[in-house]
Amino acid sequence: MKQNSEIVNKLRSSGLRPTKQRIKIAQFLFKRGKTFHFTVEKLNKIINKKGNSKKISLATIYNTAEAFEKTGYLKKILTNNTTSYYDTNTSSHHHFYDDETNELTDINFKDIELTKLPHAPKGKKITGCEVIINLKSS
Amino acid sequence: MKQNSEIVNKLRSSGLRPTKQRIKIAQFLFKRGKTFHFTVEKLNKIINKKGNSKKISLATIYNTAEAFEKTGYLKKILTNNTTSYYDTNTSSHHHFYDDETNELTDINFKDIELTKLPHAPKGKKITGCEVIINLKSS
DNA sequence: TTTGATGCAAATAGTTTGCATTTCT
DNA sequence: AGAAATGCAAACTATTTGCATCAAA
Repeated sequence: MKQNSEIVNKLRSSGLRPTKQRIKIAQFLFKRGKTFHFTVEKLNKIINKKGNSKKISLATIYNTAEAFEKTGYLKKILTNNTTSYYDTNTSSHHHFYDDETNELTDINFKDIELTKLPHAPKGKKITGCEVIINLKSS
Repeated sequence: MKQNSEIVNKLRSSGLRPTKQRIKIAQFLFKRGKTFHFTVEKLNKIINKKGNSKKISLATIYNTAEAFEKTGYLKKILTNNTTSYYDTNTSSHHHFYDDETNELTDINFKDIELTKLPHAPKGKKITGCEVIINLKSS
């Protein structure tokens, strides 16, 4: 498990003040294996599950997720949904999205081959590329 | 320009009653070239722009977009955004999404090559595949 | 001590729903 | 007439914002 100081350094190194709330959320998100998909509501429920002494406000969880996204610690995942999904795995990989259950799962990067990409339109640059494969029960 | 009767038949053929509102919206969407990207709000503004005699309610525009999506006349496009985008081009093709302007543009299908796809997890089948390339100004 | 973050509540954006009314068949 | 669609407003969900308070530098 990640040391507190490791997290503090991580936050500091990207210009984020290591507040209690950010540390708690970062510990939860980044001390685990690389793949965790969540919505803010889901993260909120987990972080503030009963028994946890001090609650973190929903707005702070929104802010923190956004801050972590801006600094590259989280990635937003595309869906058809009106809810935002985040992924702790920020390396290039793609997803299955089950339209019936709204569940996201990773696609192993070697199972997909994108051999040709367009170049960006004039004056633009490419900041990301994502493949979503939609599923339903067969 | 498409004849009214053509639209009426199209609607009828997919079990949608050809109401005035659906005809008007369908005419607007399908009488044009294949590629039109829109949000419901945008479609609402266009359809109900001033000078248009009878307004169509926003709820009906939502319902109609959903109905057209269900019957396959429209496709929902994935974005980072919490707003739903539709595309009149329902054939398989991919998009650029400009995160700064929220504008979608088509990617020419020959500019992208997806040479390997994963197989669906057990009990699921693949219903779609979409590539989104994010842009920002360079 | 000042700059930035938090927490709460209110505001907003996008979408859905309930129900009376209207339109299609 | 009967079934389905519309329109409006209210409800709802996800998210953002304003501002007073609080914590980190």
